[in-house]
Amino acid sequence: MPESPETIQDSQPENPGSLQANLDSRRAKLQRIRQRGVDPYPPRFQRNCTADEAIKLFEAAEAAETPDRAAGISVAGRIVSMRVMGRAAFLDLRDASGTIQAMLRQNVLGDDYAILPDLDLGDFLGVDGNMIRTRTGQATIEAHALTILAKGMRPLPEKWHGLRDVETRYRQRYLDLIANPEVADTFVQRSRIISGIRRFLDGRGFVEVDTPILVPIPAGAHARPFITHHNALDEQLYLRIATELYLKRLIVGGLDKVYEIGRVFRNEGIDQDHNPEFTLLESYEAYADYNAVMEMVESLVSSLAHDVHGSMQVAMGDEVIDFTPPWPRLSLREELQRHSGVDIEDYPDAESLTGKCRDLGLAPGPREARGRLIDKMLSVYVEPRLVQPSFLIDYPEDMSPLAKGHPDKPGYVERFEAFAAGMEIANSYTELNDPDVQRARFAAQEHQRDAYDDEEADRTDDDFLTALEYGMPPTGGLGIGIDRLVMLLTGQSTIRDVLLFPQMRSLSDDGGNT
RNA sequence: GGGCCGUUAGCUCAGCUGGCAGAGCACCGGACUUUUAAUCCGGGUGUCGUGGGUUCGAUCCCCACACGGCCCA
Repeated sequence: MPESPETIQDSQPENPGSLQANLDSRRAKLQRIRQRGVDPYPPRFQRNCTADEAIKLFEAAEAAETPDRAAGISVAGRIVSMRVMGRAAFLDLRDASGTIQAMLRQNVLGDDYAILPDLDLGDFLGVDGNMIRTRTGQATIEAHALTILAKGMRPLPEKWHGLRDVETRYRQRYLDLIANPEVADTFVQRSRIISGIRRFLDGRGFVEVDTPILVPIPAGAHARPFITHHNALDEQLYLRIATELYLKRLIVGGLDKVYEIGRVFRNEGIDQDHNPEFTLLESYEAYADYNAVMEMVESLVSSLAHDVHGSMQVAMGDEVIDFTPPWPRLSLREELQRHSGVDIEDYPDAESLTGKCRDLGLAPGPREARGRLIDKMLSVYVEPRLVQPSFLIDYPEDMSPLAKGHPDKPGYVERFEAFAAGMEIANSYTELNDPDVQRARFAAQEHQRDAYDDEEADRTDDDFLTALEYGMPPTGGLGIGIDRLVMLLTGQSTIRDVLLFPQMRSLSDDGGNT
C-alpha cells in the first residue's frame, strides 16, 4: 500500500532541518540513550592512547611484524565525521593529538552497535578495539566496544568550510578551535614561546616574581589606567599598566636578576595590535646596561624563533623575517633625519616641533608634548621601515622618564626599542637610578600632564622614589610585549589571533547564542 | 571620534532593475558491512541584524541604531 503524502509529512518534524528540529532530535536521542540505562555523561573513561599514539603504535607494530601490540587500544575523542552504511560505519574521532578513524561493524559490536543511531557529530565517544588497516590502507581502530562520553546538544559549525565569521570565532573561541584546527596550533606555539622565555631567563639565573596587579598608583608607562575600588580599605585602586617600578624595588632589595610575565591593563582603544589587557615580560638585571640587554634580546628572540619554528626565518605576509643575530643598531636621531629630513635637534621644544610636524602634514594636536611628537614621527617615518629585526637606539629624554641619561649625548637616554615587521617588540633602557633626577623626571611628566592635557603621562610614585634613595645598582631593564612577539613568531597579523579571548563589546541581548 | 564595507537557514555563501527566499554542508525519514567532503532516494529549515520610512509591494531604496571588519584620527 503506497503511503499518502500526509503520512510522509506526519513522519517529519515540524520544521525539518531547523535549529530547533536539530536540538529536539539531539534531546530525543539523549532520552533514548538514558532509556537504555546508559549514562550519556559518564564520569570517566580509561583511554590508553591518544589518537596519534594509537596510529604510531600501530605503525611500529607493523614494522616489527608484531600486530598483537596494536590490540587492546582505547581511544576517546569528539566525533567530527560520520560515514554510516547500514551495518557498518566509519567515524572520525578527534582529540588534541589528532584524528583517528574508528570502524564500527554490527557483527563485531553486537549490542553496542545500537547506540549508533543516537550518536551525532560533536558527541564524545570512547572506543576500545584493535588497530587494523582498512582496504584503502588507512590505520583505523576496529571497535569492539563503544562508550558514549558526552552527548553534544548543539550542532557544530560546518566541517568543510569551518567557521569563518570572525565575531563568532572570537566570542565563542571553543567553536573556532573545534572547526579550525590550525587555530589551536597558534596557541600551542604561544605556550611554547612563553615556556621558552622562562627557560631562557631561568637558565641565566633570573628569578621569576609576582608583583601587585591592584596598585595605588598606576605608574611605569604612558597609558591610561583602569580604575577599581577596594571596599574594605575604602580606597581607589588601579589595574597596573606596567610592572617596572615594583621590579626595580626588588633590584633595590638585592635580587639582582628578576622578571615577571604578567597581564597589564591599559585603558585604550582596540586594534590589530592593541588589546586592553595584554601580556608583558619585564626583566631587570643589576650591573647590566642597555648594550647587554640588546645582546640578550637578540639571543632570546632568535632562539625562540629557532625553537618554535626550527628556523631563524619566519614568513610574515609577503616578507621573510630573519632573526639571525646580530641585529643592526640604528640611531633614532639619524634614522628620523634620514627618512623625514628632520633633525630633531633643530626643534628643541614642543612649539617648534609642532610647527614642523604641521609642515610635514602630520596633523599634530594643538598641545602635544615634544616626546609625543617625536613618537608620532617615528611611527610614520621610521617604524614601518624596520621590517628586519633591528634596534633603534638612544631616545630623547622627553619620552623616557625612567631611563638614565646618555653620558655622551645630552638630552638623550640610553634606551632602545627593538622592531621587526614594522612592529615594536621590545623596549629597554639603562635604568635611571639617581633618585633626585628621577624625582625631577616625574615632575616633568606631571607638568606634561597638566600643560599638554596628556592623560597618558607617567605618574609620580613617591614610594618608588624612597626605594631609589636607598640605592639601586646600575641596572639594565627590558619590556617585551608577549602578544606581539607571538604574532611575529607565528606569522599572525592581528593580536586577536594570538589572544584566546580578545576583548569584544558586550552584546546587549543573549549573544545570538540561541 | 570620522569614512568605507559587512550582517540572508545551525555553518559556508548566492540572491539580477523592488515582484512567492536559494544552494552546498549539517539535520530528519529510507537503502547500504571497507568509507574517508561516502553514495543513492525522499524531506527543506528563515524575525533576510534591530527599529522606523518610501512604495500597491522592501532581503533589495532611504533614515537611525546595534554588532563586526578595514582604513583614518
